[in-house]
Formats: sequence, C-alpha cells, structure tokens
Amino acid sequence: MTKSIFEIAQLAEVSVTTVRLVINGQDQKYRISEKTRSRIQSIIDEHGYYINQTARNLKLRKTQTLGLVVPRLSNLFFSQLIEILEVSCRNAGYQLITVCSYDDPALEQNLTENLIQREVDGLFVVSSSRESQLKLAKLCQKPVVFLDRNFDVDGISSVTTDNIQGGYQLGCVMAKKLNGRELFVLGADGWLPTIQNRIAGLKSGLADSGYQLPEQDIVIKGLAVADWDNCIKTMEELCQNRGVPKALVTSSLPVFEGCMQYLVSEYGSIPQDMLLGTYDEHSSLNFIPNQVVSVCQNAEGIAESAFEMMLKKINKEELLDTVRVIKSNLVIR
Amino acid sequence: MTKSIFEIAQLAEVSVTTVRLVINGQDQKYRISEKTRSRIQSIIDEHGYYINQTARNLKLRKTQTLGLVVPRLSNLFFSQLIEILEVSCRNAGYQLITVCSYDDPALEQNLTENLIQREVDGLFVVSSSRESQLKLAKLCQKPVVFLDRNFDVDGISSVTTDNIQGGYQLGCVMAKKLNGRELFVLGADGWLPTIQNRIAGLKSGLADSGYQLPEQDIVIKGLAVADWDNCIKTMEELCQNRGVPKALVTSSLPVFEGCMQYLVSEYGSIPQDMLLGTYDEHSSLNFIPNQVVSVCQNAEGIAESAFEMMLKKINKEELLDTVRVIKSNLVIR
DNA sequence: ATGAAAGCGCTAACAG
DNA sequence: CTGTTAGCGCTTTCAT
Repeated sequence: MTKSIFEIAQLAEVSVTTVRLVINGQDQKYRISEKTRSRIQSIIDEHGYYINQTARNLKLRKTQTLGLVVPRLSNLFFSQLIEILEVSCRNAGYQLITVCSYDDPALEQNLTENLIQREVDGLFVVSSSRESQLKLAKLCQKPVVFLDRNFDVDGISSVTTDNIQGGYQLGCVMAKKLNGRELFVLGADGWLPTIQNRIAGLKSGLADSGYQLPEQDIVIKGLAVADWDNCIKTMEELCQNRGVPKALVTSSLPVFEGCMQYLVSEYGSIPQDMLLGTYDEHSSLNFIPNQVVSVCQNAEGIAESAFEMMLKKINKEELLDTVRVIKSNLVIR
Repeated sequence: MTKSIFEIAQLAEVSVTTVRLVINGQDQKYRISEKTRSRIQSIIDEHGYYINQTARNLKLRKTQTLGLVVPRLSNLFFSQLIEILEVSCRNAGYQLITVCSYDDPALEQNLTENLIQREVDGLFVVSSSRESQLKLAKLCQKPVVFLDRNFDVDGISSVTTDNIQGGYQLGCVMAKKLNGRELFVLGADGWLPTIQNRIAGLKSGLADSGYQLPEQDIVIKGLAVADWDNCIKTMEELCQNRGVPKALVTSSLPVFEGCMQYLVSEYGSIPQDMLLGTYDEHSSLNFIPNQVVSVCQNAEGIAESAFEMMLKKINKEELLDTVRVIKSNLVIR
C-alpha cells in the first residue's frame, strides 16, 4: 500500500501542510527550509508515495477526466477519432476514458450515467438515437459535445461530418464513371441522420450529373452496423433479385466489407468491371483491383473541433457556433 | 448539481442511513417502513440523485474499474481485444478504461501511474519494453495481467498468442505454395518477442517443409508499428535491391498494408502471381485477388483467459498457470 | 515557515 | 426500524 500524506507527515514529524507543499513543488514559494524539504523528500523516496486521485477528486469536485461513448471500437473511423481525441486531451491535462455502446440505447444510457457518477468533467457522445441524445442533453449539467451524429435536437453542441456534401461529391464522380452501368445503393443503420444525409447527397449529386437514381435501386436497412451477417444477407437478396450490380455504393465501410464478402464467397472474387463507391476510407481499398471511390471523413478535424468546444464549455467561455459540420475528402481511384 | 444522500435525508426528514438503505435496495432487509420508503423515493424522483462514485471509491478503497494500456487503438487486433475484454468486465460489474501508449515506454509509465492513482482495481497492460514490464511488475501491488507480449520477466502473469506455433503453421503452408518462388520476409517492431517468435516459427516451419530461408531474405526493422511511412520505405529498398518479391511474408497487418501500399503506388497494383502471407487477419484480405495466407489470433480466447486471471487475482484465489499461451488459427486462401 | 482543522459524499459499526 | 458518528486522503483557510 502506498502511504498517505498524513503518514509521510508523521514519519517526517511535520504537518500535512508542509508535506503537501513539498509534494506540489511549492516549497520555494512558502519558504520551507531546505532541511525539512530534504527530510520529507527522503521519506517519500524511501517509502513511496502516489497521490490518491480519488480523494483529490472528491475534494476538488473535478477529475481532469473526460468521457467518450462510441458505438464501436473496432470501426476504424471511431478508433482513429479516439486516438486523436485522446492526444488532444492528454496535452491539455485531461485523461480520456472511452467506453463502447454497441449502438444500444439502454447500454448507452447506462454508460453515460456511469461516467457522470465518476465525475468526469465533460462528455463526448456518439448517440445511438434521438431519444438518448435528447435525454442526455436535458439531464446532464456537465459539458456535453455530441460527435458524428446530430439528431436535430435543439440546443446541443455537435461536431459532425458534412455528409450531404460528401455524398454529393461521390454522386457526381460515380455518375461520370458509370458509362451506362446501372447503380445500386446498399446501406445499413438507416435510422441515422448520418446515413440519410449521405444518401440524400448522393442522389442529388447523381442527378446533377445526369443520373436519376430510382428509389427501388436503393436498399437501406434499419439494421445495426454490427450485423455483418445481415449485410451479407442483404447483398445476397439484392444479387438474387436484381442480379449482381455493375456499380455499387455502400453507406459505410462495414457494409462495404459485408457486400464484398458475399461476392467473394459466392463467386470467388469481386467482378472485375464492378464500379465501387463507399463512405469511409481504408488503406485496403487501394488493394482491390476495381475502381473504388471513397469518402474520407476528417477525423482529425472533428476531434480538434470537438475538443476545442469542450474546453470552452468547461471554462464557460462564449461559444457561438455550437453545431459544427466538417468537410470530408473524396478519394478517387 | 445532483443532491447528496445527506440532502435527500434532510428533505425527507430521516437519517442518512435510512436513505442509503432505500437507495441500495436494502429496505426490505432492514424493514424500513413503507411510508418512509415511499417518501424518500418520491424526494429522489423529484430532485434526482446520482451516487457520487468518487466518494464511494474513496471510502471503499476500490473502484470497480480495471485499466487497460494498449499501444494502438486503430490496430484492429487491439480494438477487437478491447471490445471483448470490455464486455467481460462489464458483465462482472467492472468498468474498463482504456488508454493508448503508442509503444512509448515513457508514456506507458505515465499512463499506468495515472491509472494506479485513480485506484483501478487491476491493470491489463500491453507493454512496450522489457524495462516497462519489469518496473511495473516490481512496483505495482495491484493485480496486473500482461497481454500480447511477455518479455520473459519472472513472476508476471501474461496471456499471449502462441506466435511460434502460428509462425510454424504459416511456414509449412507457404513452403508448399511457393512452387519455386523465392520468399522474402519483412517486418517491424523487431525488438518484440512477439515478432521474434513469429519469425523463428516461420523459419522452422519453412525448413521442416523443405525451404531453407536465407538470413539475408529476412528484413526485420526495429521500427515502431506506427511508422507507416517507414514500412513503405523498407519495402521500397527491398524491391530496389532485390527486385519485387514473388512471395512475401509480413510480420503484422500494418506492415502488410505498408508493403501493399508501396506496390500499388509504384506499380499501380499488386503483382498478380505474388504469394502473400501475413500475421493478423482482416476481412479485406479476402478481397485481394492474390493468394493470401494469414495467421488469425484468437482475440476472444486471449481476452477471456486474461479476464479470468484478473478476477482470480482480485479475489486472491489460487492461480497455477500464470503464463498462458493461446493458439492462433491459420486462414488459407 | 509551519500547523490545525473543517469538510468533500459516502459507508459501516454501533447505538438505541 | 432508524439515527449518530468516525473516518477514507486530500485541499483550503486561517492561525501562529
């Protein structure tokens, strides 16, 4: 067991105040005599001392800790976002603690409550539903910044990707590359504004470039991203009902992977002349021989903007733009 | 601000004990009268009450929290491991908090200290060096389970993949598929026992299947996994000095990605007849037209074994096998 | 230059 | 069945 300040004080035969001043490096300021200082220091060196953050947190009513709730860790976009956010936090003296909700509203609620009870100083949340977002926004007095998803709840702070713009750009490029091929769109998580915006943007981009996408060529399921099997199944249905598409756009990388997986397991490989488009970026998209166009979200921009908002909220500074939208980049291959 | 137990007690005109019993659902056990219970409950419903974990933790000297230090979050193997471990923890009433060390020993030390100060009940660590592992093992009185890497430090508990066996299997299959092609091996993080074992296993697997791998055909750099650019550069050197390999084994997925990236950016695509082998698995390996053999680590097995060890340590139960090695699975395409 | 004491919110032991 | 009280280790204010 590590010693407490009190115990160190007893051993050094001084008061807790004196010990604390030495520990916090304020010995100069309060002119602690050198011999007391060194006596205390040697006791600490000998017996070891770790500050007990639990006690400090209780006293100060803050923890220098920020919470982050994400749907999945094994989704590259989120794990990159976390890494960047964690660095920003650490540089500013905050510890980020990350938990995973699997897009389950009940679990999300549970996790956020838990983080609040742990007295985090602020909360970043990728909400799984409008209700969760609304509830948290109402209930939580601590600073909250919503990431990646804004369910159009009044008065919240959020940082999201400009999915409409990203979709539009993708639509324009896909239309030009189609060369008469028929395009299908396949997606999951259809209840998310994120996905809805992506599709809306895509449609208008296609239309503006001369391709009217029929509604029946869009298959957006309400399934959760986690359901790899369901993605495969949806792709299977599509292929069986409408034939293997000559051009395909998927609403996110997990869906893309599910679709490709189906093609590979059913036909041995991805048809060579198939034009592909997807939201999200991954280095492996470079390794597929097919033409792949992808929308790369700016994880760094999102993280930095979100952290800056958080800091301002914590410090109660003026915050004018509380709903921020970050542009994505199109990657054409 | 959320009310404290004391404040609730005042409002209800009862004592803190009574309130606490109601809050903790022990009202039956201590036969709190129904009318007191309901009065307290309605006050709580009206004013809201969150338990202050900070205070509880201080009092009880435990936090129902476990810490996890990993080198990278954006590495699929680790993010999967985290997800699984987090679920195990939550099911047992523990909150997992994960931090990222970037394989920097100083940062790792800093992060572990920080977690200890936060009074985590136990620590999972993927160590970046023998020194870190040694130091932590010596210093930390809390339960520690080392994951993924064992630097052969005495007396520690660890759960790692059986890298020698995985390498051996990969070697056997690669040798059979070579058909006269010359094999090169490219890796990073060469200081890790993990990597050394993988290479050693590979060599003996190849040898036992009739292919003697010359030392000069193995390029293992000491570079950190993070250095994507360095992977590309190493591959560039290899290709320029020895020609584009007809068969290649990489020591991990990030290295694989770096190598493929070089080939694609230099030659437009991955040479069709190139035989590939790599440690780590990813669905995208299915989408490459080439033959790819990969070693899939058993993240679930590792996580479950590690958590079980942790629980036993926390409960001070007997623990006979403290160094566990989990088999991986070969994926042949 | 150093010390004493109150109190953060909670729990547990003991008292009635 | 309910109340009182003593800390957990730290910070802060006020004394000396």
